[in-house]
Amino acid sequence: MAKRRRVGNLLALAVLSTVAYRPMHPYEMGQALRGWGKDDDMPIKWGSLYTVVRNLDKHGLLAAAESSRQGARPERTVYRITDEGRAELLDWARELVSTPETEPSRFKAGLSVLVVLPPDEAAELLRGRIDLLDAEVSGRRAALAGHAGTVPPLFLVEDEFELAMREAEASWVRGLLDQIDSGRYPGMAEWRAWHETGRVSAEVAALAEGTFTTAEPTD
Amino acid sequence: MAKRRRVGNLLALAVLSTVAYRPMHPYEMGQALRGWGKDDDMPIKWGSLYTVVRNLDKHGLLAAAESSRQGARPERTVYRITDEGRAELLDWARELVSTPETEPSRFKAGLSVLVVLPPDEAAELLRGRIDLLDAEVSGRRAALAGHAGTVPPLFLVEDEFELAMREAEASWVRGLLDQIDSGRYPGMAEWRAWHETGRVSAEVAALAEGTFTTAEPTD
DNA sequence: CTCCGATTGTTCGTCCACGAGTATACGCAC
DNA sequence: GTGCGTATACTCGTGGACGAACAATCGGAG
Repeated sequence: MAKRRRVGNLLALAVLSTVAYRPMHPYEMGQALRGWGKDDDMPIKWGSLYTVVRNLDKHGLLAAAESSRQGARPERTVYRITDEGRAELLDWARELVSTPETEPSRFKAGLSVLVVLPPDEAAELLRGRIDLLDAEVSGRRAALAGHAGTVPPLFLVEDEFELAMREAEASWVRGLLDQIDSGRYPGMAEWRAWHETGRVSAEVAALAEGTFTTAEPTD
Repeated sequence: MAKRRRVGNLLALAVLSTVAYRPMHPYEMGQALRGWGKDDDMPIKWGSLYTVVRNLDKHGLLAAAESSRQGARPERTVYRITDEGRAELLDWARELVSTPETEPSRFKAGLSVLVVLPPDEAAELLRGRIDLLDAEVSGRRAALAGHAGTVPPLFLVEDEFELAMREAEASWVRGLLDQIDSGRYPGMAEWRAWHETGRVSAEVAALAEGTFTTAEPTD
């Protein structure tokens, strides 16, 4: 599944959705996205925007509608969405909504090397993360509250989601931190010992080497 | 913040962490990562691996330790981590653990164009997503349970996190779906009307156009 | 003993993302 | 009116990610 999109960059989805509303030239699309707030979490990469538009054009998902020139300004090409483009937008939306996919996460990567940090430092850093998360959460919550009433909630549904995920993350990190602080986290002793003596127990060493392939009952 | 890493690809972090354990040649690193299970969520891109290793070498974070050739096989270069590399690993781990950063999410992108789908179809797709999420969650839970006891939990902490996030997502989607199904979701009427008549209310149209800059009380 | 598929190990070429650069026009201060 | 900061609008070059190809060896099956 997850059919190869002719233009894969997610920015293309945003472009399609703005141009679906009415024809625009690329810079205008950027403005629209910005005016929308779509760029709050992900500033618009102008370089990519033009590449993406060109590719959408090449694949027939957009078409040049008009190409005007004002004075000595660079030429502006206005694009409209094609039927194919509209179909792609719908299909893509369906896929994204219906199909979860594991995506790389920086924090996950960090956790996967957490062991290289001594436990006390790790705890300290996690505390810092929680503070930042809390701040972000209340910031987002305030922003959402500010928009509520003004804007139909459907336009903010992604922000609700983001907020929920941040809250969940904060809560999970709190749990982890709690276990570390209280020393209840299983394997704490080994972790600490490794950082104090520089040596790991034989069984962990064995694990690190070779056959980590833990008994998957290969029927 | 988020200092520009000399080698930014997260695969480099994984590479550093394997080579920190003992010197290896690139293919071996890949094997190690795989044997670990780090590739479950993100299959190793061999093309990138060699690029990343070369770049780490170029920037002095790895160094060629030995370059043997067995028979007519292609030359194998064994790399060891340098002090600078070790420092980078630590520093990077610190950053990743301590600093949350909003990352692009496919689902979020999907939500941001949810409005292009008629509400009933959206609900159907969300139901599908929930099923897939539930399946994934129980799969992951089983895998974790299988490893528990065999492997120190610290080695699985990222998987715990992933699991928690998936559960949170499922739960949030359930909430959304509930509101849509019951018609309680605010703006439902407009949403449905738009798809049935093809017209939006004047105020939404006004929002879509221009000054969406919702009254941020500028200081 | 030889054929074939899997495993070991690496290189190469292409595509694409995006930062930085370019160039004009507008508006406001003095 | 003239200087300069800022908005408009686009182009281009570089570097990096990764798919796909390549090449040798190994381990059975017949």
